[in-house]
Amino acid sequence: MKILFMGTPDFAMESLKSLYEAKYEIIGVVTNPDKPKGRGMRMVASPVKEYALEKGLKVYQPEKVRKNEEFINEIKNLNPDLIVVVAYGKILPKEILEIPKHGCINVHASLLPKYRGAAPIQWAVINGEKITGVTTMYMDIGMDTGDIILTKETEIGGDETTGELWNRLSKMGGELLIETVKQIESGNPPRTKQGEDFTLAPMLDKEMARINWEENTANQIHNLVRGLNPIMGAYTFFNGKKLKLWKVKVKKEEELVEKFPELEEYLFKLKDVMEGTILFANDKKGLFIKAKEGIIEVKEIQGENAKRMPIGDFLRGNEIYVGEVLE
RNA sequence: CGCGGGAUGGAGCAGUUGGCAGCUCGUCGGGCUCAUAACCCGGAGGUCGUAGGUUCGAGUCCUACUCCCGCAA
Repeated sequence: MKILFMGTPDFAMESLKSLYEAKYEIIGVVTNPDKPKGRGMRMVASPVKEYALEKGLKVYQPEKVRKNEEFINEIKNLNPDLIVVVAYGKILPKEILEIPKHGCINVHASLLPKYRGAAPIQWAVINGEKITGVTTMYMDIGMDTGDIILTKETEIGGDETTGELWNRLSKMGGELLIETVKQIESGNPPRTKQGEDFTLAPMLDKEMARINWEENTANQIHNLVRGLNPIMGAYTFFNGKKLKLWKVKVKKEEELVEKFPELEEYLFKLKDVMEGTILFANDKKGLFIKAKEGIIEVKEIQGENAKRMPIGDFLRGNEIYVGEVLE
C-alpha cells in the first residue's frame, strides 16, 4: 500500500508518525510551504515537514494545488494507492481525489457530522460539549462531508483545555488512522453516509475571544477561557488595557461567602453589582469577579505586553481594587 | 529590515525634573492566637542585563550589544 500523506500542523504530525511507526510505505509528504512566523518573521517549517525530513521522507510544498498541473502530474506519477489528508489546510480538487485507487481519506477531530470545519476541537470545548472524538472518512469535494469510515469517542474533562484535548485527539487520530488503513487493506471497510444533522466549526476570529460579561454566564466564560487556551486566550479590558484570562474557575456566591465570612453582610449588594465587577482581589486569596449566574475566580492571567502568570504574582505587581469593573 | 513592551534582592512591580535603591509577597529569627493564605517585632538578600560615553554625581541621559516577552501572521 503506497501512501501519500498530506498535512501541516502538529495534529497531522501525529498521524504521519503513526503511519511511519506502523511501517507503512510513505511515498511522499505534502505540506504547506514554510512561512514567516513569529517575532522577526523568521521562516518556519511545519511540524509535518520537520518530522518528514527527520525520517528522510520526500517532501512537497506546493503553493497551491488547484489548477497546478505540475503538482497534479507529480502525484499521478507517484501513483499512490491511498492519500491520507490530515489538517492540510487546502481543499483538494476532484482531479486529485480521483487519483488513488483506494481513494483519499481524512482524519477529522470531531464526531462528524458535528463540527465540520477548521476548528472542531476549539468549538467543542467552547460549547461545553461533554463528548467528542475523531472520525476518519472518505473525502469528497465538500468540507468534511465525506462518508464516515470509523469513529472513536472520548469524554471532554470539565476543566480540560483545547490544548490538552488537542494532544489527546492527535494521538487518537493517529490510532484511528492505522485502524482505518488496515480495514481498507482488508478490502471492505465500513462506509456510512453522514447524517443531515451537521454543525459547523469555522475558524476562530478575534472578536469572539472577548469576554462579554453582560451576556455570558459564568459557565460560558469558563468554557470560552479553556476553549481558547492555548490558542488565543479569552480577553477582557481593565482600565483600558487588555487582560487575557488563561485559567478560571466557576464559584457560587455561597462558596465565596464561606471562604470570606466578612463578605456576608454585603451579600445583598452582590446581587445588584454589575457583571464584571471585582469582588475580591488579594495576592494570597485570589481574584474573584462577579459574573452572570456565578462568580469567576481567576487562576492564571496575562497583562498587556506581559507573560502569563499565576494570579498571585500578577496581583503583587498590579493594583486592582474591589469595585473596579472589567469590560 | 512587520509593529510594540521589557531587563531593578527568590517572585511580581515602582522608581518622579540625574542626588543615600523602594513596595507587596516570599524567606530567616522571635512573639501572639483555640484558630487563620491572620497579626506584631526584628533580620538577611541588589556591582539596577552587558560594554562604553556624558557628568562632581547615572537605575534615571547618550551609543552599541545580548537576552526575554507581547501583538500581528
